[in-house]
Amino acid sequence: MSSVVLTCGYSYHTQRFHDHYSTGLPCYLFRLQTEGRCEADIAGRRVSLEAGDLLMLPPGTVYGLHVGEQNAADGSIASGDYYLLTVSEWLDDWWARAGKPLIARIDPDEKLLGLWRLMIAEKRRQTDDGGGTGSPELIDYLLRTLCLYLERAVTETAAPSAPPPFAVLRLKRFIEENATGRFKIDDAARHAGLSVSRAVHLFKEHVGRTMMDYATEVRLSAALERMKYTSFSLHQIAENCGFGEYSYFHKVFKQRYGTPPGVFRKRFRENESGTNLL
DNA sequence: CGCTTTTATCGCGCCATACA
DNA sequence: TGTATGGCGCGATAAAAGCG
Repeated sequence: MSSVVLTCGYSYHTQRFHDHYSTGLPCYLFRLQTEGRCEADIAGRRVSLEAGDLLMLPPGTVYGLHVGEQNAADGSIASGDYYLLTVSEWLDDWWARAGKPLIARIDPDEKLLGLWRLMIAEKRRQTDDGGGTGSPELIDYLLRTLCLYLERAVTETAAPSAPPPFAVLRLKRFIEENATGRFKIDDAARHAGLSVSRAVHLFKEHVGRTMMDYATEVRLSAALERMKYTSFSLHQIAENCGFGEYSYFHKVFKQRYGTPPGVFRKRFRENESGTNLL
């Protein structure tokens, strides 16, 4: 196992703070701004960081951090961030695999932050207990997971031209996770911190379809899998895929695919390849 | 101008019912 | 018992109006 997480944690500054690697970083640095704002010098360029801004810097990068040089409108200083310094052979490969941006704007969602906190907790076990209970193997896997998760967050957010607001990404994710359960527009909007009308409007504007339409697609794809590969009745499938009732599932299925669900299932079982049935 | 509230329309989801 | 389909009330949606 060749990953070494040198240090990681969450820091929050309310006073001026400076950090500098004028001869270049000795390791990889990941830093996600979650609150407030600050400024950074990256390879000689000054950038302003606010919530959602992610730094991914390889060893050797000349780097400096400045908190409090540009205060908020009311003169207060606040900056919160998750950070991680590490060296790893796997990371070298990962970094070389495809061009990684040094700085990117991502949605700092709870799952990502949870992953980061997990890493922090595991690292603390390792150092506090004198290397006792912390598992280097677990840290190694957590590091890989975190990197891949960050990579996905970056590509998902890097939309052409105008990236959708975080709130829209949250709505989308909420729908993907909850469409097969009891799902209400109101819940999704609340989860994203928006009013229902605002959520509906923003979603349509950036995704190009209504939230319910998107949820229906998620439900239908889940239902198709169950119809193909399980023996659940269509009633059961309708229920556990988020269609409240079979009649509604039937209506949507037939409208979308032109054939009732039972007929589709029969055809699929007769022709196991299952291709071009719809 | 960005956002919320209001309002009118539309479609989801529940019920009834038929059929095999 | 499992599947197919129609009717209908209320929630979801979009457009308009209101508001700081």
